[in-house]
Amino acid sequence: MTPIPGGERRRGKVTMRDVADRAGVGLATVSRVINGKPGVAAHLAERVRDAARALGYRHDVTASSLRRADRRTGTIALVLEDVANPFSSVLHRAVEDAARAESMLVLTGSSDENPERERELIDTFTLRRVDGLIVIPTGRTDAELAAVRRQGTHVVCADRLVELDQVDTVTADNREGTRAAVRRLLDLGHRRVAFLGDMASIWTARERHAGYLEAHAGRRIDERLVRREIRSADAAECAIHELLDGDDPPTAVFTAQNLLTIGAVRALQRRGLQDRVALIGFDDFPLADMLRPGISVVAQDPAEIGSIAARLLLGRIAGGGDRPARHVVVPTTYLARGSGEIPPRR
Amino acid sequence: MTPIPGGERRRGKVTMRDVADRAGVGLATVSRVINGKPGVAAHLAERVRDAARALGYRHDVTASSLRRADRRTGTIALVLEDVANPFSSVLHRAVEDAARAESMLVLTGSSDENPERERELIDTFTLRRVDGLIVIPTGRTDAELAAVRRQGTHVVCADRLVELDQVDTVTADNREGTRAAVRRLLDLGHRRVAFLGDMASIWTARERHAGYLEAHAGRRIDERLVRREIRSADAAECAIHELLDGDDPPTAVFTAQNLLTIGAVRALQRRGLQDRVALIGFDDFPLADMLRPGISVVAQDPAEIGSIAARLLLGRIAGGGDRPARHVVVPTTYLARGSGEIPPRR
DNA sequence: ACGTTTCCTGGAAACGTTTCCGAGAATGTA
DNA sequence: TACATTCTCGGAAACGTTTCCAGGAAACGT
Repeated sequence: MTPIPGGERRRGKVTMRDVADRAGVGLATVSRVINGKPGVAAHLAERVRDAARALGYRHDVTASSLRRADRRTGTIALVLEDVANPFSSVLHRAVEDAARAESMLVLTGSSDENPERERELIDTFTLRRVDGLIVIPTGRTDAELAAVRRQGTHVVCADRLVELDQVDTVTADNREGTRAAVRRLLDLGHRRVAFLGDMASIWTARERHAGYLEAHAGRRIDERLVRREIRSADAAECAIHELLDGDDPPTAVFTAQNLLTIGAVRALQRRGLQDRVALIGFDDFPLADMLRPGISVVAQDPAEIGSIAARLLLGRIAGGGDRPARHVVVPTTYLARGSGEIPPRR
Repeated sequence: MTPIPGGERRRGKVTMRDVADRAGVGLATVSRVINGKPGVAAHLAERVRDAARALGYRHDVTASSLRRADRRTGTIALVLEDVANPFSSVLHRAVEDAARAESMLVLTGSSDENPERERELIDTFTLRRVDGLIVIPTGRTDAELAAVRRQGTHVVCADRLVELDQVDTVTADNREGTRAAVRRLLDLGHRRVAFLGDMASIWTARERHAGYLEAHAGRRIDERLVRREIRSADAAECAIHELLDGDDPPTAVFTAQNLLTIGAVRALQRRGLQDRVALIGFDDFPLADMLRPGISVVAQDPAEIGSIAARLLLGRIAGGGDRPARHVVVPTTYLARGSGEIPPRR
């Protein structure tokens, strides 16, 4: 129950008016000094700064953005799938760095791949009058995104393609990355390459599947080897067991997502087949190089994606918001670690 | 004078005044309806809601918090070490969930373990008038945190102990978790247990080291086995090599942090000693169970830490901000996976 | 019937800034 | 010296809300 010592007198209540009075100048002058605007005599500026320091003045960014002509709040928002998942959080970090460089702050939220939740987040963020929005869209919110754009807030989509006016998109080269990797397996002599994929509602999942098909150009694909709509490591593990238990099992597996790769590794290890069945995963994950064998992956560059998305957004905020939409594709890299180099068993 | 409000489609410019005019009521009434305050006739409320919908009115939270009596912005800030590291991002997610439950938003920033950067973030956040602050403190910012508290913003520290008036802290049980784990190694018969630790400026690093010492109660410790101030996986890898190259090398290793554990695993694997030298790490990491042998760890619960920190903060924001500081300790769990169960070589 | 209380309502005054504008002072030009 | 121009500065009007307050209508008690 002890009162806070010192400064309690007027808790964080010292305003520009107070500074002006103490410095013996007008309110407008204080504003100019604080904002570093030119056209105020050096000795006055000094007096103002002294007064501000003496009083412990703290500029109120909230109030300031209210009146400010451009209404900018110096905040951008980031709608991720889940701030805790590695892809999202690395992207987040890249965005933070780019934003900091222009002294902008970042608000974040996790949509959990749920369109309803994504809508809710977008709504909350725009109510706060953020200057811009970077979204990993669930894919069912095009209308909302268009509305946001129309309302004046800048939007950039990351990781997944969206085709909207004045909405930039930056994605990885999902299709080509997958095509090249599956092609490698075929070139190695594999004839039965299984595919494990995520929900087809997700753009990246569809692209990767398309890459798988393209790699087979001409050849027949046994549909029983293609498993989509798999949502977890456990489900992937089951799927692998089923595939291997079937007759004419695959000699190689392509897993189109992080967690699915891990499920596949687990299944193969359990059966002691990790050195017999080839495996390539999409998206790198920590420690992939330390498993036996090392897991070969098609690595994307989430930091690069985030960084480009941020730059596009900040560009729009700073300057032309009405430039046409741009679509940037970030290449993927194949990392050969062993599991993808296993030849077909003969 | 004013043009008819129906025709103008000004971009995001429709204000409460417009709604009031269209509904034919006063400004105050609109405010009451929007904020769901009681004491407005049902038919008027309906008219207001209709008008708002027709005009596409969007409530301006920024302006609203300016005048609002409690000056609350509905935002809390989170200063992490790095939003991209797993510990931070899992904690972040827990905070987000707790915040969302009270419809609060979360601003985040990464300090990179740099006090200057932490100060900068704290400063920026308080300028935005956030309602509260959760910080993983670098350990050199007590003065700033106290100042923030004095200025009226609520503060909770996570992961690392801080002793300040009215600042709650929630940490893992670093010392006891480490003590018990090292004790296990000793009980297994190990007599030379090495310790790899992070920068001693970090509270958790000091605590874990203290736990290591406590476990040895009575026994002599060979100081050459204790390596502190190690900051990266690479450095840890080097340290392990040096230890093993020395005469009288350790038969077991305790790594007091995530990255150091990974470095140690790498070093042991490279020498083919992963089944001869015991290893226990502090803090779990993904895939630890899939390595050969599985890596035993002292697991902390970052989600629980974040969740408790958020609840403490939200509690202070909602109610008594002047309750005395509370210090919550979250227990750790030992996960036996093999590497910690290797007996000393005889 | 009359005074009191209670309820609704809308005008106006904040909130802490930025920006507009006009008044002097200072400088430049003829 | 006179006049136009530029430069500084402060008062006052926004910004979009919430809250205070006072007035009128309706409900109540006697």
